[in-house]
Amino acid sequence: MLVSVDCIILGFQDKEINVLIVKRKFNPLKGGRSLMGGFVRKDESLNEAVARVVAGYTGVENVYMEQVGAYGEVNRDPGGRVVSVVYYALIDMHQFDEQLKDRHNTEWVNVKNVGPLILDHRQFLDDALRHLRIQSATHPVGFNLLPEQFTLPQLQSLYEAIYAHELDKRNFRKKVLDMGVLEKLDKKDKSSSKRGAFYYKFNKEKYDYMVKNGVDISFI
Amino acid sequence: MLVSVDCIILGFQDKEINVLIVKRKFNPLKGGRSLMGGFVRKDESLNEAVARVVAGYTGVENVYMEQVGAYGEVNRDPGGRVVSVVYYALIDMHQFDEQLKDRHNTEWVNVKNVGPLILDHRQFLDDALRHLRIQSATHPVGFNLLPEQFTLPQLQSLYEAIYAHELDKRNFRKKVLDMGVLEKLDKKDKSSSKRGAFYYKFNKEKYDYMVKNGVDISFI
DNA sequence: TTATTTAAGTGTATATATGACACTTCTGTG
DNA sequence: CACAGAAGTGTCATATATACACTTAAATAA
Repeated sequence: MLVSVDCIILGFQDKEINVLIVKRKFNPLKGGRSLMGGFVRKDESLNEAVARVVAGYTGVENVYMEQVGAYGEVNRDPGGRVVSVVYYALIDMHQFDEQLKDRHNTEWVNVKNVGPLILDHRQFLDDALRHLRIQSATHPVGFNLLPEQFTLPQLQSLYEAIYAHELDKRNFRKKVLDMGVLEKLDKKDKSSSKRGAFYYKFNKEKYDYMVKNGVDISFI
Repeated sequence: MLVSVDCIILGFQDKEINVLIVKRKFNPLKGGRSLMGGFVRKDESLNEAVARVVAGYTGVENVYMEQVGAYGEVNRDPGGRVVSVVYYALIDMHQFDEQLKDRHNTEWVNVKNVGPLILDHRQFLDDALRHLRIQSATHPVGFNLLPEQFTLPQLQSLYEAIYAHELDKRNFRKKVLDMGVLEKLDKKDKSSSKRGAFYYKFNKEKYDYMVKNGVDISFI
């Protein structure tokens, strides 16, 4: 039996969550739109296979990934019996290697406007996004979609994109700042306003310390 | 590459969550304690493989199952390269076929006192229980561990077992009754008190209707 | 028949969390 | 120096969660 991994590579830009899609130039399923996948080699773990695939398509190493699940219907792939293990990977789109876009014929698509995908890839994407929503409500996974330094308006629009609904600015800021895991920097991002918004960064050590000591944290 | 399913079969009895364990009579790993597993056949889906394994060890068909995840470290099984997909199954222990216990050399063990298990099965169990806790907080999965008719004290002790901490009787009853998905029957269980406790049953139709209409329900 | 025992069943008050809501401040540009 | 536009800030009302102790039903024993 063949085992493959399929990767939902997600990035965040212009207040939208985007997914990297391949437009297939060759058979099988030439012309179809597909997620990135690959067969798992005998000498690599599932995680290693995902890291290999993601690095190959994006140039990003040490990517943050979460497993969505294994899909094993008998006829899910007409090409043969393949069990697919689906992961999503969250990358900072600034680290994406643009040159690989042409080489592999990929494009970033807003998750709100993804058209049809081959096989059961649409299902994979929907399940991954559901998983991401659940995960980001209780774990600090969203930061993997942002640069190390980000502003609160950016962070808010990220959560608004993940949950597909707007949040109240004051309540949002109160909540994330009260958690005590954001570090305010003495520097502003002036790209989106004259006044500028202060940069923050996520303090992972503090977060881990709080989790270890049973402080329960919920994001949004 | 081989694909196997491993099943964490859980049951509830005497206020405790129990897991079915095999004491292996034959090699490989003779004498070890193990979860129920089996290789996925070419003509069956993952779910079908789990259903086959669970029915074989318990006699219970149409079992409720949830996938925990796929485990694919290269050397997780010294016998060869095997990707294992882990599921947990929740059964009503009254439906368990006791005859199969001797046939397969299995036993029910309180999850609080499970000793060492072979390979990475301990990890599987821990991950499954974590999954169960998360799942039962927001979905009515616990009922699969109870007979169709159950009392509120039973239901409460089930949740206490799942979360491994005690709950306030009044708050618990208020919460589950206010949800409006339990149907009170005109019948009492007198096995654990002179007064007897009323039987209830879970109204799945009502629950599904509420979910469909966006009423958000949280169990505990 | 009455007293005793044991678990089932019930309500309120307080604390905490959530959600709604509008104005001021900063700073670059015209 | 006025204007524009996004960043930043606090309070009050409501909903939810939590803490807490007595009464009731019914079998059994006296």
